[in-house]
Amino acid sequence: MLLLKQISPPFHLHQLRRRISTIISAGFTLNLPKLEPSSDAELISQMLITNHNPFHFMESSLQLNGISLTPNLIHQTLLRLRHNSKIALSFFQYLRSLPSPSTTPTSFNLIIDILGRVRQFDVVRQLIVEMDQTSPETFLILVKRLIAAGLTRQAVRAFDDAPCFLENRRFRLVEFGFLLDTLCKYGYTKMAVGVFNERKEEFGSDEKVYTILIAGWCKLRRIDMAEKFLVEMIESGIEPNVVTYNVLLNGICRTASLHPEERFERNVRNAEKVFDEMRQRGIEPDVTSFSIVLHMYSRAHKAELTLDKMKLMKAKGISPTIETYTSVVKCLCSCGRLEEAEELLETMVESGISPSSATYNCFFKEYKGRKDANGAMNLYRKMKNGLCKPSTQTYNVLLGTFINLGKMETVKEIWDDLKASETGPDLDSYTSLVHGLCSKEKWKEACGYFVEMIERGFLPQKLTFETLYKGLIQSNKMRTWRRLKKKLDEESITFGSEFQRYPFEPYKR
DNA sequence: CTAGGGTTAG
Repeated sequence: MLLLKQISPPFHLHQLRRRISTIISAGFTLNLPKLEPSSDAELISQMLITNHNPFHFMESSLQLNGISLTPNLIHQTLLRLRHNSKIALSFFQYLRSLPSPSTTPTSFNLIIDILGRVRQFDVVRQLIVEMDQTSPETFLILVKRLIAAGLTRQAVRAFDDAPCFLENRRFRLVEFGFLLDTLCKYGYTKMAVGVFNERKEEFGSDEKVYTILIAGWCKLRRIDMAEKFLVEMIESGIEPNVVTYNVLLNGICRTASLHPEERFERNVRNAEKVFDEMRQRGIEPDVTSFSIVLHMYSRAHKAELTLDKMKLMKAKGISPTIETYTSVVKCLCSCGRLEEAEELLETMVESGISPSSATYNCFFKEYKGRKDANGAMNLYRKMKNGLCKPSTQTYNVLLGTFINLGKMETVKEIWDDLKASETGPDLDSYTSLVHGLCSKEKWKEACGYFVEMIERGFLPQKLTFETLYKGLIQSNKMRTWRRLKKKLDEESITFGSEFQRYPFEPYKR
């Protein structure tokens, strides 16, 4: 892979062939294990990226390497190209052009998702019409990407039109629930309720659908509406279950303001009320219920209350999960009680739960607050040495830490690690980096990453754009600005008011 | 994609 990287764009087949045979012979002498499909995919996608789509070489180089394009390998390659929509599409078209086309429904759905992320809906529609590989999932993916792009009306229309493409396989309640859930997750709860009311006769309704809508109102901090829907649900004869109540509980606890002590106490009472109501209906609160409350105590930095509550739940015979422990660890870290947090890590391990990157991120967050570069680097090294795989969020906190400290060399080092990691940079990574570079007045570099993030399908925040724009104009970098402007026109991106509405993707687990 | 909890954020 490294050897392939070194071949720069005007390259020749014999060059590529020589490199590949070097790799193969190196493999023999070093006795490397046989390539797995995933590392083959790594090789292919790397080849595609660094050599700017050498499709005319692909077949011969694949043959040389003894690789055959299995459906799984195609899928893996597309996965690795998911942030490079243009190359991914070229690869996909290449697959279609082969004598025996090797696209599968799975790879088809993946390319639809990749294109949807960069809002290439015209291409998506064209592919759906041209190819006969459309499954119900294809439409659900399209629906999700349309909603993510703020095109909710089109999303509902795509949902309605789907049966025409699916030999009249009708969507049922599950798919309807997905539509509503996606609308809610991206903040379009009102629209979801509208759609629900229009079609509840057709699709029916169950506790899941109501839970989705209640969660939607909670997301908008409309607890009053959430409670109204709970009442409506019970009135229409649908029994809420533990998930429904947990959603409501989370709505109350998550966004609850904790500042003046009275408000915090009022929220605690509200949460207790939900617990009481649950028990009245014969539903026992579960680990999730307790974790939600623990999280609220943790946000309020109530270390003692958090620890007591955890004891209480253990006494009730409910075993904490990794989420529960992480909440408590977060609380201890944010109270500066790092030693106790470390002790809790040991307790976790003893009870058979190994900390995740999310757990360790609490420590990184505290190091960031303390501007403790050594603490952060030590833990980071331990993680790299096999303690636990850092997540994108881990990298993001680290980036923030060293940007704040002005240590741009370390930032570069972490960025390279992040680039090489499995998941790669996300919207937040790019945002931090671009803002960091802007604060150092490295406008051209910032601009480069800004363009890169767009190419990878991340929609920058309006603030990021404005910061960069002001910097470029003030420092008279008109040529860079014009290049950027051209890019934005090409991708038809404008930073109007509508862009403030969906700066983030909903969190996925 | 498949109703819910932990990490992140100028």
